[in-house]
Amino acid sequence: MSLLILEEFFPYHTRLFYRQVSSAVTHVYETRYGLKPYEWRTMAILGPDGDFTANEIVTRSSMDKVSVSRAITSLKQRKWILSKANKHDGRSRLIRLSAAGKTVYQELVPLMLEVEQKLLSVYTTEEVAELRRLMAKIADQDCAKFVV
Amino acid sequence: MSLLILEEFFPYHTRLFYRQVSSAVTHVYETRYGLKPYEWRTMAILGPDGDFTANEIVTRSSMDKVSVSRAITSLKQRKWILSKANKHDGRSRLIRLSAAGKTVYQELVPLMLEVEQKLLSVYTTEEVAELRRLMAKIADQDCAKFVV
DNA sequence: ACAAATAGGTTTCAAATGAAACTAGTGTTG
DNA sequence: CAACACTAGTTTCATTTGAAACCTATTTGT
Repeated sequence: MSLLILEEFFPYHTRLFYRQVSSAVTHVYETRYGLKPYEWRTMAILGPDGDFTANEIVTRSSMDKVSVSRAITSLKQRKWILSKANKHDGRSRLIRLSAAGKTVYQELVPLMLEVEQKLLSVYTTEEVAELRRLMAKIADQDCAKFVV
Repeated sequence: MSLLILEEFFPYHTRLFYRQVSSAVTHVYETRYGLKPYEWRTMAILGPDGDFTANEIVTRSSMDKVSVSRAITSLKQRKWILSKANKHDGRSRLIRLSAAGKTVYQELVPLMLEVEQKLLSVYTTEEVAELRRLMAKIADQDCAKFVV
């Protein structure tokens, strides 16, 4: 006769924690610039000087390639990114922020760092370090390890 | 000239951590019983003896009412839950697991607890307590606190 | 050098999601 | 006891999402 109390179930806590963090963050770029999560992350990866292929964005952001492809398409439509041929590989193109995209990036990044600070303000410096360490401990494992 | 390194951004870590936890958990009920997250959570809330309205499930699970409504519909089709009139309120019905639903629950719960244990096995007992405490510290805040 | 296999990106399709509109029962107020 | 506002739950609709199929360029094997 086993019983599972959802309110005590670790994955359930994880979900509530994640939702709080992610909604705080999303709210900023969503309301200010109408950016979707994948678009924001793509811009964040590119940064002011980036010159990356779609594939490099995928690797660095842990997003899937379909989402990155769509983010690139829509950021290109907004003229926030530019792309040029990749002379080393004709299948891909090198992408970077346009001047307009850099302006958005420069306005948005301080706000994103501010919301990060607000989230972390509930912790002491040691707690932040400890929380990061503990999260990494699960995130860095091979997921096969947890298969039941 | 601000710069944001996604790889050091706290919300990004949170997302990787959450994905790992949630994919481990989802994998179990998904592959074994073809349950969707909302269906599993509904069953988890009901438990062997539950007798709840949809609204009570919403409150206890932090899911939204649309998802709960759909989970109830599909669990009813599978005949894993039963519902009866709520004599105190004609708008809602009282829901509980059927005999078949209880069987699934009894098979699934030990597996879910096992995957929870596997996830937590990377930590010491003190680390588990500390991680839960730290996650709750953000999860329990009013989200307005984090608005930028 | 040329077929076959592979890798980078995009498109298609079906499923998941949530906001808002909707239906129906309950409670409140004059 | 109507008229109104409100709550429980469902449906509709538009958006988000990802797996699989797809196209094109590159690499590999012979």
